[in-house]
Amino acid sequence: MIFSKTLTHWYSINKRNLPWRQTNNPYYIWLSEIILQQTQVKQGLPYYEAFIAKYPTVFDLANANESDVLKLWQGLGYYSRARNLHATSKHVANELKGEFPNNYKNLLKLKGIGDYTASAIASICFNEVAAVVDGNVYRVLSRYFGIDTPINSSKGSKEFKQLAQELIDVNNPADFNQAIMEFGAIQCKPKNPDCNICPFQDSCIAFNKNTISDLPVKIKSAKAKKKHFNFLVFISVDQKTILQKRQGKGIWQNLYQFPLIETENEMDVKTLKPLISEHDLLKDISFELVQYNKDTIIHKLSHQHLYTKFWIVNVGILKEAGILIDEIHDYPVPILIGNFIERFNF
DNA sequence: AATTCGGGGTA
DNA sequence: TACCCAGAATT
Repeated sequence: MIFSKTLTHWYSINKRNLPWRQTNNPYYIWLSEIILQQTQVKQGLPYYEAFIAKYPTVFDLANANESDVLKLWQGLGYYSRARNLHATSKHVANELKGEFPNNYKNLLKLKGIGDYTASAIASICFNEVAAVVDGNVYRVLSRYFGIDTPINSSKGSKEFKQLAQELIDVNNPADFNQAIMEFGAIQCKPKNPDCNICPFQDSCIAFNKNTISDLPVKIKSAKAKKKHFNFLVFISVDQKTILQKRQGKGIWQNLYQFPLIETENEMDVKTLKPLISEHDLLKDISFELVQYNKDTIIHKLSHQHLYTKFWIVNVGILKEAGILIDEIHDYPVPILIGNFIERFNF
């Protein structure tokens, strides 16, 4: 097929020199693919370097504590990736003798590995003819073939997967997969793609119908909900504070935070003080309450906008054990908390 | 089939 | 602002 020939030729000339392209060791490829889910290369690169430096083998990762893995993941987001990464490393190390599955079907059974990642590892490490479909592939194929099926519909995901599987170079699935993603990432970009120097100009339907900016089609997601977060930053006379591990479902699972008071509306000292006076951590003791950030911090996530205030709570002795402020940097925290800790500098 | 998982970058 | 990113898991 001419498409794959043109594409892999473009790739041979234009590909970036990335560290995970120097190996086909499944551990490193797996690590890179998990890190790069919904994450741009530029953002994921330093995390990849940090992980292979600290955990050179799957056994090193399996022997780590989950909190240490989350700490290294801190700031990258989508923390279920880190939890699943750790769980899968234990499974591979302990049940599979350190050997990753060598095919799409069995890779797909591992936690945190879906259709895309199973295809990526199977093709790159084991030359299996399994086409990847990521955001880049949706964009390239929807434009080249002029397909307006919404990419985030079940019909769309099946349609594009089938198309990619028909196009893949059966003699070099690894390079084809990486080529189409690289092409989408650095040339067939979302905005202002480099159509003027594109080797597909003559045959690209969207270019010739002038519909590049309309493709791919995506169903819009719901708007983010507003939440009001009030973090209580305890400071005791013996230089302790309180961090709590987030349990259950929802964002930041298993990361740490200052005790959180979520409220319906924005709070000030007058409204918050009586409210928290009944809190388990403050009942029957005297405390001083000071608002740290004058302006509300608006932390924007995909589905939530967190209107956040940090409240300094000065007390004598904590009602529970707490942690030494000196050791606060050991705990994995959401970047919202991490930024506060840096700026506040205790 | 929809929603929920982060955080950083771009125009 | 709105949209995007080498998506997966849950509801």
